[in-house]
Amino acid sequence: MPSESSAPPPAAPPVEKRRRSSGRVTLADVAKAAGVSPITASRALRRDRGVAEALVAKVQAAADALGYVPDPAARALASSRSTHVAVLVPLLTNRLFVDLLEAVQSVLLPAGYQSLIGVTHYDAHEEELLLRSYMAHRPAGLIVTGFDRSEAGSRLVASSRLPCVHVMETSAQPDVFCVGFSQEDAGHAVTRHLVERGRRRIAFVGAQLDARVMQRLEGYRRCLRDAGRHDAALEWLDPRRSSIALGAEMFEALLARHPDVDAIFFCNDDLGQGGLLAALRLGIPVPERIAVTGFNDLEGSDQMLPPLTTVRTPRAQIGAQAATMLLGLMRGEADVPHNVDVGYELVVRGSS
Amino acid sequence: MPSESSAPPPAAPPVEKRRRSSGRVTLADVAKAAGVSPITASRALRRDRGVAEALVAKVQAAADALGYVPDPAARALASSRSTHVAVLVPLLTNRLFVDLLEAVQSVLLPAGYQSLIGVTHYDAHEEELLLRSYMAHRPAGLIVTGFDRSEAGSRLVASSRLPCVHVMETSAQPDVFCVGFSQEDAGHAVTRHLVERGRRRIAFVGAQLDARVMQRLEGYRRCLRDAGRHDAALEWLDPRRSSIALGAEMFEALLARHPDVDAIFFCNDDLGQGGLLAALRLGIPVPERIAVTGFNDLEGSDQMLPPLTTVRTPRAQIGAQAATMLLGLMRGEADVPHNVDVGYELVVRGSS
DNA sequence: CTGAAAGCGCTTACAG
DNA sequence: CTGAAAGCGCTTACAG
Repeated sequence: MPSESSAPPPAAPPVEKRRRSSGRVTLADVAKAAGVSPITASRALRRDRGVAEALVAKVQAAADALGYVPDPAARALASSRSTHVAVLVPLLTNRLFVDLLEAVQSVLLPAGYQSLIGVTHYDAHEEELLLRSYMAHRPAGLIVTGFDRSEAGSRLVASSRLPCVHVMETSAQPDVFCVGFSQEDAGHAVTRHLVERGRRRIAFVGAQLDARVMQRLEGYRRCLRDAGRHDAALEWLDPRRSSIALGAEMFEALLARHPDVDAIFFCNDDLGQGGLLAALRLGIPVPERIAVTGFNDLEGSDQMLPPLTTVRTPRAQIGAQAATMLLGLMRGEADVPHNVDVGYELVVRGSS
Repeated sequence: MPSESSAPPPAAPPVEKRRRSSGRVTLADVAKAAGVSPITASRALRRDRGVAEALVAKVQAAADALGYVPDPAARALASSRSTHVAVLVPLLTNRLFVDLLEAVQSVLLPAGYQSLIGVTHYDAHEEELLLRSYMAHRPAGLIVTGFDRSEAGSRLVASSRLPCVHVMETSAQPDVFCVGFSQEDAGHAVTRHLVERGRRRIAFVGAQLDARVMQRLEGYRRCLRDAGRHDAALEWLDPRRSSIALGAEMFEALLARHPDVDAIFFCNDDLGQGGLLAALRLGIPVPERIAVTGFNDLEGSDQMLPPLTTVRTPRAQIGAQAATMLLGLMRGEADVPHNVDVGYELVVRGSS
C-alpha cells in the first residue's frame, strides 16, 4: 500500500487534442526561459548577425540549462540545408581512405557536421546511386575522391550547386575546389629514383587501374621515355582489387615472363609488400638482384624485409584541409583556395 | 526575333508572397497527379496497410513518372523517426570493423537506411559524445560494438528505447539483441591447439586491451590453468594501439625476457604478422623454435613466411545478420532472435 | 536589433 | 478504405 498522503492528487494535465510532442526541449522552451521570441533565440544560438550580445548570452544560458539540442530534421526542413556532409570514397579496405576520413571527421564533427560515408567500390554506377540517395538528404556539402566519374555523376554534383571539394588529385580548372598532389609527378619521382640507382629494366605493376594508378603510370612512362628505357612489355597491369596476395602473384608472373627485370615499381604498398614476401619465399635477393618500391606508405611497409621504399602521401593533411575548405564554402567565405597541392615525399628504404 | 504568335502573352504567374518552395517534387505533386489526397499518397508509397491495390499502383506510377524522392527531413520531423542508423565501431584502421561496416551497409542501404558511422577510438567519452550527437538525429536504430561502455553511454542507449543490436560478442541477457561469438572460447581454442602441439611455455601477447582482447586472454588462462601450465609472467600486455610494428617490438622484448618461451598467442593478426617478421629478421625459426598464432585472419596473414595460424572471425556475417535483425526490430517484427552465435574457425597454417 | 506570420514537406491522430 | 485538419520544430522573408 502506498504511504498515506494528505496532498490532493495531482491535477490531470489539461487534455490537449492533437498533441504530438516528443517531449524534447524545443527552441520555444528556450525562448520562453530566456524571455525572447523563438526567432531571436534561433538567431542567438546560431550566432546570426544582429542579436545583442546580452541576449545571446541569456539565450545560450537558457539553452545550456535546459539541455537544448537543436533538431536537425526541423532545421533541415526549414532551411533546406542539413548538417550532413556526404563523403564519397572508393574503398574503406584501403587504409589510405580511412586515414582521410578520420581527418575529415576530426574537423567536421566539432563544427557540428555529420559525415555520410559512401563507399563506391570504384564503380561509377554505385557512385551515382549514392550521390542520388545522399542528395535527397539535402547535405550541406560534398567531398568526393578525384575527378573520374560518370557523366551522370558529374552532372549530379554540378547541378546540386552544393559546396564540393575533390580530394587526392590536383586540377587546373578554375571553377573547382581540390586538395591533393600530382600523382603523375609522384610516379615520375619514384621511377627517376630507380633510374638514378642504375636500374635498366624497370617494370610497373599496377592493379585496380583507377584514375590515380593510371596517372602514376603516366609519370613512370614519361620518365622512362625521357631516359630512353621505356618498354611497354614491362607495364604489368591487372584490373583486380589491389592486395598483398595479388602483389605476390604478379611478382612471380612478371619474373617468370621477364627474368631480366631489375626493378619493380608497385603502384600501391600492399602489392609491394606482397612482392617483397614473394621474393623472400623464392629466395630472390632484394635489392641486390631486384629493387622494389611501393606507393602510399601503408602500415607494415617499414617492417618488411627489407623495408619497402615508397611514397608517403599526406592523406590526413588532405582530409583535414578538404574539410576546412568545405567549412569555408558552406559558410560562404570568399577566400577559400581553389587548388591546394600538399605534395608528397619519397621515402627511400632498404628495398631499393 | 521569336516567331510571331497571335496568342496572348502568358499571364504572369500569380505573385504569391512568402513562397519558399525548393522546386523539388513533393508528395502533394504526386497526390495531385494520381488524383488522391496527400495522406493516401503517403500511405501508398510507404505500403502502409489499408490502401487499395489499385491506388497503390496509381500513386507509385505517378511518383515514378515525376521522379519523386521523399524528403527525409520532413519525414523525420513528422514521424520523429529518421532513416538513419547510427553505427558505432572502435576503429576503422582495423580491417575487421571495415568488413563489418560494409556488410551492414549492404543490407541497410537497399532497405532505404543510411548509416551514420561513428568511430569511438576505444574511448568511452568519445562514444558518449557520438551517442549524444547521433541521438539528436532521431536515428531509427543503433548498432554498437560489444557491451563494454561507460554507464552514461549504456544509459543513453537504454533510455533512447531505440532498437539496438550489439555486435562481436554474445550475451546471456534476455533483454538484449546481439550477434557475435564467444571470444573467450575462441581464445581457449587457440591455446588448446598450442598445448596439443606439445608447447609448454605459451605466452599471450595483447595490445589495446579492450574488452574482447581480455576475453581472449581469459580463454587462454582457463586453458593453461586446466593444463597446469599457466604462468602469469607470460601474459605480455600493452595498452598501446595494435599494429605490425608493435607486434615486432613485443616479440623481441618478450623473448629477451623469457628466452624459454616456445609459443606465442598474439591477440590480433597485425601483432602476429609483426612477430613473424621480427622472427625472420632475428633468424628465429618458426615454428621449430617457436610457434606463433594470431587472431582475426586479417589480410596478408596467409602470405607470411610461414603463413600465420589464426582464427577466422565471420565479421561480414555478423554485420549482415546484425543489420537484418535491426531491420526486423525497426519494423516491429516480433520474432527477432536475441542472441545469435555465428561461431569462429581455427585456421591452422605453417606458423604453428 | 527584435518579432508575428507563414512555410518547409511530410505523418499522426481523429473521423467517417 | 480515404481524407481534412493539425502538427512536428525549426528558419525565411517581411516589417518595424
